[in-house]
Amino acid sequence: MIMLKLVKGQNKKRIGRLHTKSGVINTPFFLPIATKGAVKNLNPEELREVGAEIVLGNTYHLWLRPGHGLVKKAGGLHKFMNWSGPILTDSGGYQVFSLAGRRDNRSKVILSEKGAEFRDPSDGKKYFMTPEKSVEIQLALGSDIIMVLDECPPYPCSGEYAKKSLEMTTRWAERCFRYFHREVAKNKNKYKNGRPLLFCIVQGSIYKDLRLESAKQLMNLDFSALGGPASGWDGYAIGGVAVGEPREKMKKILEWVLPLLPEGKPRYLMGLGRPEEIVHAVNSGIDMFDCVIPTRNARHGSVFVWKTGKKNIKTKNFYRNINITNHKFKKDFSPLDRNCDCYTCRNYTRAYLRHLFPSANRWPAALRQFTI
RNA sequence: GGGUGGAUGACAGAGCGGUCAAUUGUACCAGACUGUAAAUCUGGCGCCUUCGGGCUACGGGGGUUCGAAUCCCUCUCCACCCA
Repeated sequence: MIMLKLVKGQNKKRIGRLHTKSGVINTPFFLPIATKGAVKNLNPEELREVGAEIVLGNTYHLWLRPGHGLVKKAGGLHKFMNWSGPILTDSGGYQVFSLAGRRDNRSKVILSEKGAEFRDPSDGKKYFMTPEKSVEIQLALGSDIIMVLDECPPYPCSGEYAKKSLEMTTRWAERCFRYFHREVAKNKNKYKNGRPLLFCIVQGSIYKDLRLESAKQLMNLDFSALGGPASGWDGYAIGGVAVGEPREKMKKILEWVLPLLPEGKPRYLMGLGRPEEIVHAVNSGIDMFDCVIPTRNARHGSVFVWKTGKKNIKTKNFYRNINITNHKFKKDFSPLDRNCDCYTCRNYTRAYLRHLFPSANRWPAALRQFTI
């Protein structure tokens, strides 16, 4: 079973094809985020037009609403959201981070070896997420790429805590692996035309020894004893790199971890990022990324435009950020970006796009396209 | 013609003797956003300022009071009711 076929490599940069049960994706690729089973503002046709080949759904959010049982009844997430391409589901590990440490008790997360106790922020109802539960939900959703449940420690984070955390993430990963392959084996018939892929997540905060330790632990599990193929994980993710740490640390982490990972398996940098971060990561040998920046920032009126007047990502500061809601664009009848040939830039002016904000509940096509 | 209730910052709308340059929402201005509790959040939003404060303001005018957006008189306009 070939998951990632490398087509071309230049320096550390990789170009390839990732095979999933719902189709092949060209790497490197970006995953637009569809947390609750929809990429905000875009329907599947528009998503494809924009070049998306895969989307990312979230286990935690879909568990709470509408529930994985309901999605399964609907025929799986693909059918439910009318997206036939591949779907990657995040495990809920990020929510361990993003919902933890909040002051209100209502949404507090309580962590233990067994799992994470969550509360639905909207009504306070308790939920207990475990590695097994996360995989169970992702399988029910019909995900193509399943992520292990991890703990994403915050930044700053002491070495002591990061070490304990990464060790638990390894044990959780082990449990995910065992549960996943048991379920896949139990349902051979269902997966005869291809099973979902299972990715582990390297943690270890900003510490070199811990990052290396995390990668080694995950790679050196006794996979056969855990009931899966000896080849182990279908892909490797690097997590905990977009939680407020200095930019340079992210580069270091890639430098440390990537050489350890097997060549023929996809590498996924979770939660990134800004344009220059993506460029750097691709050049370092990363195959996949996801981030809320394109969808969220655009929804908030923030746009990236080419800075130098040329599309040249090799220039140091190749883009700049503008806020389309700024008063200075009121009578600016030029396109959002002169050097862009996308639908929005071809057809609409800055003044017009500005005018459409913030009546967002009636956003017409011009804005919907622009906000990916 | 008679009666009643109103007029507050761009708009809506609180306040009903001092702690009011005036709650709040919207609009407006600026910023933030990295595996989405985010169509969210933060800050600003009368004028001037050496950032201590100063000035002008709650329909117009006049009064009462140490003190008025708040009480009284009057004018203007608006709404509703009766003829």
